[in-house]
Amino acid sequence: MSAAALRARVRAELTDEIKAVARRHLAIDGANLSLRAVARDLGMASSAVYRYFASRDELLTALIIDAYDALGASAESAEAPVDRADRLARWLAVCHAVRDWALAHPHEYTLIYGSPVPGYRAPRDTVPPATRVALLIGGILRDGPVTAPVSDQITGPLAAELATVGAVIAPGAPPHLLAHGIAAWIHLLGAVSFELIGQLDNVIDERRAFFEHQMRAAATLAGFAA
Amino acid sequence: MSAAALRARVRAELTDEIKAVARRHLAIDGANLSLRAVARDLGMASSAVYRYFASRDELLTALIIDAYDALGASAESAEAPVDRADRLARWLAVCHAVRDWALAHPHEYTLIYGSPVPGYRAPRDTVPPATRVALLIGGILRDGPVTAPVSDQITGPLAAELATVGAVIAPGAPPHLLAHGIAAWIHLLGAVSFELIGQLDNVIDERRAFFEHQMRAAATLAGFAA
DNA sequence: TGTACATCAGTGAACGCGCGTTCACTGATGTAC
DNA sequence: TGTACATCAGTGAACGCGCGTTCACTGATGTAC
Repeated sequence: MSAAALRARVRAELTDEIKAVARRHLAIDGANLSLRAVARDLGMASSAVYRYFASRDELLTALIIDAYDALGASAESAEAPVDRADRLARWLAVCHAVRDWALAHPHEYTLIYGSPVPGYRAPRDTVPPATRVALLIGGILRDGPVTAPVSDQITGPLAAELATVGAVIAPGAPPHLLAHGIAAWIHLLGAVSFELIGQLDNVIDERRAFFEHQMRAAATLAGFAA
Repeated sequence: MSAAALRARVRAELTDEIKAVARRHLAIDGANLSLRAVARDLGMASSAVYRYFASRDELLTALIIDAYDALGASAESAEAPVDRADRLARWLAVCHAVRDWALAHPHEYTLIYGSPVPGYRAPRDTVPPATRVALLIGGILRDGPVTAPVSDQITGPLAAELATVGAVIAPGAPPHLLAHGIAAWIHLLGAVSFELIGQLDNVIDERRAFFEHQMRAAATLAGFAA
């Protein structure tokens, strides 16, 4: 290994270490992460961090991208081995992967799906990693029958809009199934956030079973069970 | 009016004014509200605020209770005039009231249903106001048929737990309907949070129609449409 | 192989800021006699 | 009606803290000749 490459690797390793410590600090400060506290934990001067991240916001952005990628990777590798034809199983694999990851990394989940950080504006780099899980669900939708029961027709401007969105995500899917697909996605994130925030405390203890029951119901509406 | 009563009224008015200014500041600082900034806006010394609230956390608690109460009152007065027999309409009235209030008071909504504030622990006083909307939904559930289609039976520990919860909220309701009722409540909050956080940006513009479609679907599962 | 120079990670002091909370105080108003 | 006292809202200075960011610097390491 050349000297330059070695230096680059050391640099990359310390960058990772800073992010790792910062991730731990999310648990304490939430999104108003303190650069100085991170530097202190690493035993280095606070100014040294600026060799690695141009500002606090840039560090925050790196954490956000990593979180989206970790969540996306986790969902992808849970969904990939499932029989392509079993769309319900694929959907449930995604659901549990998202929930498990969120429970294992609550503060990172909050960073990406919690309340917006006051004063922080996410740059465009965060968009592609943010769409990974949604794309998985789009795939499940797309692999279904093109024609589906029209139990609840959607008409008017919403139908037109869904057609436009659908052309990208799941071409051929009828609007009401697409709507239920997006609704399922929203319900999934809502259920995970609800549990994480603690709203289920003193109400439901059988959380995994209750979660799965909800997600099965959402799947029925979206036609994943067919 | 006696002098003492007058003094009490002036005190109550200034207390309200402090809360009003603090509410405006939620938009800037989120939950890490600055007491000093609030005092500055009121043109008073920061120490003077301590005549009204013992600490920053106590002010925050007051804001939280007010927010729960305002949301609850708004949902209640939207649901009350609806024909008792039309459970779907009652449910949709609650849904739109919650959404409308959240869109009108996004930062207060975030305060109560957003990510937990790091370092803040809600006292018990916040619990009763927090349950007002849930109780409305419980009422809708309770007013339904005791026997209902058993499309998806729930068994095991979750069923037992739902029976316990159901005894309080909606006695007689079968476990799977109760589960769908809670799921509907979760979907409602999830959908509102999702829209508020901005996840719908560049995806769905017809938000009210899309929201209502979701809530109708949730109602079907919970048996509100029957 | 040896020397002069460039690179660059990391230091430590400093700037200017804001924060929550406490404390001794002023001064107006209301109460008791 | 007039005076002495109590109440209490509000002041302003201070304590002790933490923050993000900048800047001139040291010192080790790698490169070019």
